[in-house]
Amino acid sequence: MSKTTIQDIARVAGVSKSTVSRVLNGTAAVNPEKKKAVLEAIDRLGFKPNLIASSLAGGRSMTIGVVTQLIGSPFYDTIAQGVVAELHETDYSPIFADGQWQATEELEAIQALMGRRVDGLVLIGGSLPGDEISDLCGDLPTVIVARQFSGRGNICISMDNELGSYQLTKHLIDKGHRKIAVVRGLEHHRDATDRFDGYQRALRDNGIGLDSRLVYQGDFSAESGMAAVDNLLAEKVEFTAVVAANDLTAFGVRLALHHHNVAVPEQVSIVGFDDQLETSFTIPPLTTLRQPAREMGSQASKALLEMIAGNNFSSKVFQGELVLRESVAEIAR
Amino acid sequence: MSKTTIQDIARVAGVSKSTVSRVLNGTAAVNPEKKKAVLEAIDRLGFKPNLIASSLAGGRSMTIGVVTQLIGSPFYDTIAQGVVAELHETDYSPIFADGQWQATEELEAIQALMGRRVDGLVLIGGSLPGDEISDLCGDLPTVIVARQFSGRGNICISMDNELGSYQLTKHLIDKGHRKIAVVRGLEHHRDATDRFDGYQRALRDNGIGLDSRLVYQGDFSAESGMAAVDNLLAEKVEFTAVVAANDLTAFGVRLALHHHNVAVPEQVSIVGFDDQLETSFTIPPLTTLRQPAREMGSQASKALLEMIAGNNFSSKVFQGELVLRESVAEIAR
DNA sequence: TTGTAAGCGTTATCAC
DNA sequence: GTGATAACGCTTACAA
Repeated sequence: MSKTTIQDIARVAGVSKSTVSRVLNGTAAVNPEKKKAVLEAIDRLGFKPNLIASSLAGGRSMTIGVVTQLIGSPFYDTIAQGVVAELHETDYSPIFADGQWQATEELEAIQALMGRRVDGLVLIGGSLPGDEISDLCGDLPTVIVARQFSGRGNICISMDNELGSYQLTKHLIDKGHRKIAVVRGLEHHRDATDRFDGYQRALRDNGIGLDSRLVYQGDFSAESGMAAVDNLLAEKVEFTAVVAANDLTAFGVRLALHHHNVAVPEQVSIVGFDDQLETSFTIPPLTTLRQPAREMGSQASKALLEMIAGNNFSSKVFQGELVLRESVAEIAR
Repeated sequence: MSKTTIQDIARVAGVSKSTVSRVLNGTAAVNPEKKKAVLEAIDRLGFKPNLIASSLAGGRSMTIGVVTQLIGSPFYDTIAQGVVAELHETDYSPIFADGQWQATEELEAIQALMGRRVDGLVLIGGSLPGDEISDLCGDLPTVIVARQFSGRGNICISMDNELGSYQLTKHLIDKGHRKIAVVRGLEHHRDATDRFDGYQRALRDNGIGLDSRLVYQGDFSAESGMAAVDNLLAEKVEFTAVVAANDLTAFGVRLALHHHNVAVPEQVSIVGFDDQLETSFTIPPLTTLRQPAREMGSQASKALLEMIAGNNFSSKVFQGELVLRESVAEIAR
């Protein structure tokens, strides 16, 4: 197996370890002939450099730590994919650790990664306070995706959730809706509260009062969407549209409506949030707000690479894109 | 920052490096007092062992290489999650590399991982021939998930796709269907051909001839499901049910049917394959075959850990579970 | 341009 | 039990 070392190559090629290292890394000019000899030896012995050893010696691990929150949400998964894909073209490899949406786990994850001497860190989502992250990571290049905070010196790649939700709600209002129910996302989750804020601002801007009977506290699940509808219907509160916390919740809303025999969008319109893959194939296809998840992920990697290279990089807030499909109908005012 | 080394701890605690290492790893008994001193020093200096260094010295990296095929398919993603989740409780960290469903990329991915001296390898999907994998990995513990082959000495954690598809098709037949269309998955993809085989066997076992007008070559996408329906309808071939290559394809089938105003399941029944999350919230909820993706992933990690520990482990073939929902109707024979 | 040698931060093998 | 000391495989001054 690859028990061959740089030393073996050196011997076979009749040069020193240093020279081998030089041709390996292009660190310095090497006599063409020796270079050829080295290359041949490498090829012949099937030598693969030991990255562990070179990390120790070089002080860089060529590894990027990625801390995820394994909830299996397509949105976060897609971000992770973007991160990985972007890294794929580079010499860096991503190493994962999971935070499970719990501060203590997240802290452990970060520490485990730092123990491996990663050259940079990408935090996808998470719940650890910004300042704590700064303290923990010190001057280790770090970028935070899908979160936004004002903490000192943290680079965030995030989405304007408030605006997205505003646009969605505004769209419904423009179509003549006034009685707009909302299914909120997970309590205390920043994305959820931002989206709710957007919903409220849209109402306010259009002179529509907030009716608390129209707001349901969900948790981003499809089940919570179903429960919201069941509840609304049971309480006999009138509504002509619902703003779901995300696409999955919208799916639940839509199914519950189906069970109760209310037509979408003829009787009730629905909007989601995310634009996950399946969303264009629901019945009817769902109007939603596209989050550029993959792009956010790759942007995070790019940002990190820049930081590692010593360049500056500032936070970036993406804006979603309203995707109009068939789940919203115009109604008479 | 964590520039403190084992040496610093040794000095502060008034012992030698070796002793520090001993308390760190519990490699040997240590005088309680010294142990206490060491622990205190570690705590006070905020020392975190350098895993890179210990890997080099110890010969084990405590790292598991995971090669994925970044297609963003929920099925494969879920497997990866299972792998990661299972590893989470251990001292091993997963490091990723992507194969992009291309043999050359996959080979590079494996080599990159081996260069990092991973202690084991999990291959999720992929297209590299089994023998090549064996050659490449030598005696490095390796397990292959979501693939099945007879190659020498490879451990595979897989699914019985043929059987799953057989069950699905049989279910339709039991419900009185005879004209059953099928949308095949990606050409040459083993899962796809296995599923098609299952479909054929079910027909054969029940004395139904294979009608080539009823089979459409798809590619696991929703679009191919739509195209299949458009085609079937355009050609005016009669059918009362369709077996989709996977859930996503089923979504496409269902949407196209909707566009053509054919009722599901009243006029046409549909079955999918995977049981991805969204599947229980489609309209109507989709009857499908549940693949224990997450379980397969965690099983893979467990198997690998066993192998690393020097224990034996043999391949495992999971069977899917038929999930009956509302997309299949009984029809008069 | 090339070789020598001193690390990098651990673990492991010895004697004591 | 404990402490020197030699690996581990590579990078990188520093000389030559």
